[in-house]
Amino acid sequence: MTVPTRTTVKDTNRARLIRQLRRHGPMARVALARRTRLSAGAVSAITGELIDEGILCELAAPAPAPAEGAAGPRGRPPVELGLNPDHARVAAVSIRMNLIEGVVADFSGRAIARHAVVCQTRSLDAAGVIERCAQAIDGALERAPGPGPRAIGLAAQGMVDPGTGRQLWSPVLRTGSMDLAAPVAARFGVPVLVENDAAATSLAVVRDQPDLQRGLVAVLMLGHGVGMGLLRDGGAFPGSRGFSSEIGHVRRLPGGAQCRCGQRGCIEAYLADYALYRDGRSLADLPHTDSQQPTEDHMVELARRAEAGEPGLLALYQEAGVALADAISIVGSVLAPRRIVVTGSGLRAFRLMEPTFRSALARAFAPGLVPERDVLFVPGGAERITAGMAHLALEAVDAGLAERPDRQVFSAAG
Amino acid sequence: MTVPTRTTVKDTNRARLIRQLRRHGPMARVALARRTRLSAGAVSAITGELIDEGILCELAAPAPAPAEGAAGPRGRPPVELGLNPDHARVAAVSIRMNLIEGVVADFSGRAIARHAVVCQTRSLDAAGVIERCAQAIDGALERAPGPGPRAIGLAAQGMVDPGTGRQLWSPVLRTGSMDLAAPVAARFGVPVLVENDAAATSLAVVRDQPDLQRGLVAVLMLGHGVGMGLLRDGGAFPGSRGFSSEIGHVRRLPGGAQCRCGQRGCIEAYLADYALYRDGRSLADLPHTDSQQPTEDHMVELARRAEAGEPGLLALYQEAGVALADAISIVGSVLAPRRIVVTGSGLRAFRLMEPTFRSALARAFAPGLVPERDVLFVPGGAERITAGMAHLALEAVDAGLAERPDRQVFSAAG
DNA sequence: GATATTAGTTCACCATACAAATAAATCGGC
DNA sequence: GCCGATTTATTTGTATGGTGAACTAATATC
Repeated sequence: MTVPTRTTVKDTNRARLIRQLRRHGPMARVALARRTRLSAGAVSAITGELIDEGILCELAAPAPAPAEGAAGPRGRPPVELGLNPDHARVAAVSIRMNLIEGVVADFSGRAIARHAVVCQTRSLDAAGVIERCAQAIDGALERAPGPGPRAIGLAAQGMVDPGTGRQLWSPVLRTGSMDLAAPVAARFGVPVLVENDAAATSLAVVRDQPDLQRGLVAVLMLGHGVGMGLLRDGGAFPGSRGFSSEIGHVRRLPGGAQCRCGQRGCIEAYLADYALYRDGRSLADLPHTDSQQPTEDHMVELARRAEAGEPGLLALYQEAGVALADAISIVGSVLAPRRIVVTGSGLRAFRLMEPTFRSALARAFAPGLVPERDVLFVPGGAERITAGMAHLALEAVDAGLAERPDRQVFSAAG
Repeated sequence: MTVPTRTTVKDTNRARLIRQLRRHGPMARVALARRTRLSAGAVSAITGELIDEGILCELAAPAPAPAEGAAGPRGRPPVELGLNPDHARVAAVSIRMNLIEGVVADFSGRAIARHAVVCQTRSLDAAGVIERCAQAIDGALERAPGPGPRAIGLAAQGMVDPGTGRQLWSPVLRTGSMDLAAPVAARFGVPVLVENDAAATSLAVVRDQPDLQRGLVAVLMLGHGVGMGLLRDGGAFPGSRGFSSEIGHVRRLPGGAQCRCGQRGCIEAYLADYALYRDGRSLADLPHTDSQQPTEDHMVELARRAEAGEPGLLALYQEAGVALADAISIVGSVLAPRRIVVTGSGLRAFRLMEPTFRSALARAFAPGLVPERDVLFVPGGAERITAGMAHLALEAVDAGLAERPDRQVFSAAG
């Protein structure tokens, strides 16, 4: 009479186990049971299924830490379970100034191939952007023969709308608003996610840091611009605009420095690479940048000359330090995150900003500001963008896996 | 062999149904089934249990809207289910300048008794504050004979730490940091929750507005100070400091007006009642305020004279309008909520702020700012504080109810 | 080897969600 | 006033799937 009943209970528990492993890395069945509050029997049953389906796999026992002579753990040693790298792949793309980079990642999130497309991004029209993204993905796929991606994540600088998959504005493009997700999805036939690059980075930054996977965490990313990602319990914490925040365009000084967004006095206009270099060129004889953004070499040169005492340049970094303190103070006041992480290539010259940053942060100890010990600096490069975006794409794949294979047939029929 | 199995599944679904009714008000079983995605049978079974336990009750059929002659809905009419008002009670307290107000609310959230304790709050020591809170609760309980409260919510102005139940700083007290929750909990023998008054208010503001119960919503409360509550899907959206936000102490103008928090240039220092009145007295011959905060009468007089054209006073409101636009712009940039609601007694003179507010908001259309149509103005008084706090206390009671009565014995034994 | 300890599996039980059938309550039409 | 039609609610049969407990497995200590 009744067709196979479909309940949501097991799907939910499958999803919980997969997410646990996705966010916190490999762990043994006991650990899964403890952390998901499922019984050992249920974990055994579900993980057995997931292993049969090739979603999970047992990992070689971890090094039993024989360093200490005594005190080996007694009892049957646990066997770590991890996401099976071979189960599925995703692709991630980072759109940056004059560089569109594609990555293919395995199911565990490890990047297995990379392909960079160098091009004048500000000269491209919308079709050109899509074309270069596809090239970046195809190039990476060619270097990693095997199955195609099951989902694709696109990370773009500037404002994006993850809900519609559109780029609204980007400093590296001249297209204005354009659809990113739909054309790429049509081309590869898989779901496409679009996010801001700072948001994507934030996911990668907290990846292997358990302390940052609890509570509300804000990740401020300094680079060509100033972006921020908001995370809760290690996962995206979406507002209406994905989980990125335009903290860079909060005004810190009415009528202040010109920002490329059109306003004056934005935090970004004092703290971002483009602003530091622009102002530096007003003060010193620095190399011309043909795109509107300085390269890493330009920025290193600027910092070197500021450190060498070239007149006025140090003051730029000192002001940037205060702007960074302002940004942290605002985030602390508005949101009170458990931790505020600062990362990105903009930290390269942090030593020049640090004195003014520290004193401004101490002065700005307004009610609600998180104390200085809650501000962390995490170095790291642009590879975090694709790593985070791959993670996001993988979570989308996971969501589909929670529904068991036999179900998908039903849901397609019903 | 096996003792009665305990699963979490039904508890979860009980909690979902209760929360649905708590947040969205009475509805029929079909509506519950649709919105929780449970089957009609499951809803029937669970609601039956909950009715037997006295947690829910069937409500009289709603007015069948006979206004239109034709088009009565066909079919068996739905019977609305609601939270049984008699099931339990909670108390809520609002600590304001020179007024500590206690309310007793029934299980549906309706206030059934109120008692205000008038006192010089800034003259009280910690014990005195606790004593007055207890008086406020006892007074309300006396006027509503019946069972005692199952939980108590305390709403305080200024900074509170909901995690520890402490007041950290308040403009209406001189105690500095003090423990609010523990002494009150000890006195009444029930759990006590502490929150900021703006956060509490925000819960009440969105209560009967379905549009505000979806996605991320920020509720800005203008009054003696400037506070904000953050909600997601109609419920609290906690950061590290409850779900309140110290947006009032974000600096909008370096070296600007003195704020009572010790900094200069805070938004609050231009927009809060205390700031408007303080500055007004510098410009015009206004009545003295003996506590450091103006009363409603003082504020009405100030607005009246500004409107009458007394020199300089209108400019204060014009500046406040810009400060309000700044606050909204910052919240929009950092968080991009679906809606930003402005409420509180500070709206009494909004007509004086409106022109500058509108133009400043239009100018501040930075990337990521929510458009003007997403900003709503909701009038309403201080009774929202206790209403919201009662709601929060009731959600705490609900959490206990999700575990069925027979379970509690087990959990106590185990 | 005996014992202890921890990890993982198996299995009987039964709670519980689902689907479908049934009952209940109302309306519109004749 | 009775008959479908329509919508809401309850009942019932069934399969799912989690729990607890017993059992097996693998290692360390003595």
